[in-house]
Amino acid sequence: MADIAIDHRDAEDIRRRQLVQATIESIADVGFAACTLSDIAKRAGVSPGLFAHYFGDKDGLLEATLRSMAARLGRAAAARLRAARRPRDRIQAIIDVNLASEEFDRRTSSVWLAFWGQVIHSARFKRVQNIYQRRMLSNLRHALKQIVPHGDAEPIAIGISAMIDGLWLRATLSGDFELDSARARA
Amino acid sequence: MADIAIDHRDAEDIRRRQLVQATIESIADVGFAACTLSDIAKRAGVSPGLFAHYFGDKDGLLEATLRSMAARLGRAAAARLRAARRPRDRIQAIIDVNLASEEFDRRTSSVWLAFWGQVIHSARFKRVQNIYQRRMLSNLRHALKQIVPHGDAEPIAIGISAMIDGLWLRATLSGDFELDSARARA
DNA sequence: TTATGAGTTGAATGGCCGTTCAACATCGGC
DNA sequence: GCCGATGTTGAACGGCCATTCAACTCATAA
Repeated sequence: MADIAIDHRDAEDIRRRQLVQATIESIADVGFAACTLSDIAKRAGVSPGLFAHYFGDKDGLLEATLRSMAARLGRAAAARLRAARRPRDRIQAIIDVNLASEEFDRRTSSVWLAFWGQVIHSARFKRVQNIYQRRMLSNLRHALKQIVPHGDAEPIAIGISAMIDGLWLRATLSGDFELDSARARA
Repeated sequence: MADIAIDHRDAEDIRRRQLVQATIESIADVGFAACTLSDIAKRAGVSPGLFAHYFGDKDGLLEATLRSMAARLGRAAAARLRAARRPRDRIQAIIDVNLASEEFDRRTSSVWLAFWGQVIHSARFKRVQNIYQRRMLSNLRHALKQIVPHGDAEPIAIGISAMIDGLWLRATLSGDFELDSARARA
């Protein structure tokens, strides 16, 4: 009985992931405006009606998608931070994970950008984005406090994260993937 | 006769500007997804049918809106650059104009962000964005070549513009307007 | 074999979108 | 005072959207 319950959980989770993945692909391909449930359903090979069962409504699906992307980035960051001991390495780890080609590819980037355009107008999205943002800033600040005077940590942390976002945004908008990340280390 | 023709031009222009302004306000208020012609029409105090007359279709209106915002920023930059003689001042002028509170307010920022989410999926938007982007980079590069070794100008220009975008993006997303622009000068 | 129920379907529904267009207002030239 | 052009209206239209739900599938339990 317990096994069955766990199996159901697993099956549900797999399905959810599949639907979220199809959503990411849809947004990446056609953009936020043209992303419809029918389109996502076609990509996932399911019926449009299924989304109601797993996510309630479209907004729920989108929130789950944003959460999934934030969680993925969070896991990647945690893994890299675990391997970095010195404060300097931890800062570098945060920079690297945000500009890693894996999180940085055209598809993923365009989806982040699409969500950001909506973040201001959706309390649900804003909440998710704030959580991720705060954690990154906090990680940076903590590492910085060990190698610079305390008063300097905050503004430098803001500067670094701004640099990350800027390079990332620039690369996404202009469409060419340079290795500017190396330059961010100056 | 010539006078009448000019009057018509002026009247058309005023109307166009009014409609574009209403579009900006609508996107700023409700976001790209919820921005409809009916909503814009209500804000402008006109009938929804009027947009067809002035812009053909909704896409034409949106392109005109993006063009208008880019032109506004371009004019502001040109004005500041005209007043700056030394290369150092010209670089500062470019930074300042992009982070000026006037272009930087919540409304305008959110509209830029909304458009950027769509830029990847619209050739029309991409064209407008590229023009503005190239000009800013070119201005930076030109000024930089006069105060740093030639080979360094390009990467530094990219770094500065990334920093501008990043600070701007960060402020827009987090909703508080700090004077980090001062820090960008480090 | 049959009954059960979770998982899934896809056609139907109602609503709102962008677009169209015949009709209407406004007004300077005759 | 009439006319034609210019500018504008707003109801009508077709289409596509998210959402709903009765019906279906198919393992598994009895």
